[in-house]
Amino acid sequence: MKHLPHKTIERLSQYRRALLICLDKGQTHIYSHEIARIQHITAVQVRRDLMLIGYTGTLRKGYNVKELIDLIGEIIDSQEGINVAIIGMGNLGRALINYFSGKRSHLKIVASFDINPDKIGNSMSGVPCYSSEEMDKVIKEKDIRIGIMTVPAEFASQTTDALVKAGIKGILNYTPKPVTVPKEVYLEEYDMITSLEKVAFYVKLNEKEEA
Amino acid sequence: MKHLPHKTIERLSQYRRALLICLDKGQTHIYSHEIARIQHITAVQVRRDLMLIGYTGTLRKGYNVKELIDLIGEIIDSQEGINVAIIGMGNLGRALINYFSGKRSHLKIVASFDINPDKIGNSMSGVPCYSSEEMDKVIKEKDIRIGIMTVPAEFASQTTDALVKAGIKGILNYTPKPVTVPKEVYLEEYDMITSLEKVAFYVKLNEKEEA
DNA sequence: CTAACAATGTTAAATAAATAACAAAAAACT
DNA sequence: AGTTTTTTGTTATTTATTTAACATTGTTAG
Repeated sequence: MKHLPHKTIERLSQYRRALLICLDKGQTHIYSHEIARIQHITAVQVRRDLMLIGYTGTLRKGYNVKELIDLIGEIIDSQEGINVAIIGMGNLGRALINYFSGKRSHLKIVASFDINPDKIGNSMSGVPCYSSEEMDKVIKEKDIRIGIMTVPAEFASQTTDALVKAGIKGILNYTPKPVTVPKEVYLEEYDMITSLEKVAFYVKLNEKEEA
Repeated sequence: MKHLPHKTIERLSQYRRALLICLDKGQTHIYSHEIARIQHITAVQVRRDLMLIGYTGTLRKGYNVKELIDLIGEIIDSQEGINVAIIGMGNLGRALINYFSGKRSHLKIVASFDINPDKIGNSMSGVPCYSSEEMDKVIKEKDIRIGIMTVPAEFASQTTDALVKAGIKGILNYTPKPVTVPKEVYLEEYDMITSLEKVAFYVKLNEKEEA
């Protein structure tokens, strides 16, 4: 397998989550068009994605749910699991910890960081909160590879620099401030305001078209 | 102007935010490559986006910051402003309200909803929290056009149906559960787990390539 | 037993987006 | 004045992604 499109990677993650729900319900097989309907995409796209990862279903029976979940895991997960830290225990940081708690996953949130003394030393859903000053030490000690930045925008740059210096391999930046990393660090940025403005734009467009 | 690419819409929103910061600093003009550097894209892409919206800069002086901000506003904002509601006042809902408070914007968060009686009746950053049962009424009364869903996954579908029934025009779904809306409603879905798994995948890929 | 059907898997075409190439013109320098 | 530089604006090309077309093959129904 050579290069999976970025979009395919995202969809595989989503397929898996949908499949896990099917598995819990006791469903053993699923058709491409069933997966497609859940994700609001076409069955062709599903089949194409699965072709790219080399999975073969059964004609007229569809795909084996369990097998497919495992294969997707082989593709997108790392064998050993990856430790993750959340930097900034504001509302967003706490939201993320809640999202993840309970979900068995190869991604483990093993630490959080903040500068607020009231938060440092506490735990949330089993995730201890450390002082930001200890970031370098804790990241190295716990072999944390991914950092999720949920700090206020004004701390985005310095936090990024500290993470990079500590040897982080990937950053998910939820601050509205774009940051810069060396090319060996994978960076994903997401900005909620942009998403909302985009929705507003298309809402406006729809209204204009109706008129 | 015919069809602006989706990606251009997103970038325009981001350009504007960067430009607002420049304006605050008193900067009157900006070059395409300066905008590009902030957003980690190429200057060509910036110029192309601006070409698409029909904005013309000044040779060797760059773009007029104020003018460009205003033009982007004309393109992506609606004249009257749009009212927004947040459904689900958990950590994520509160994070969004904080994000937006203070930001003068044509998008106004005018209501939030929850089922927790302790939250109903309170206000946060000036945003009152109503009972989810009042959703239909409040959305109509306040002319709310966009709903941001930050409810637990298991409530995603029913919340969506309620929003659609109340006449919402756009939904930003932050639950990990994909939902379905009629085609006249614009839907944007974002899933934090997918983003994190994507980062993990590329981190793994980088590590393999190094080896 | 054969025809119709319903599903997968793959190649081909179309669309969307990013990048490259380059023309034009104001400013700066000699 | 002429040349170089810098920056914009536009067209052309390339790359990425989605969609369409269609071949294939178990399965079911007559």
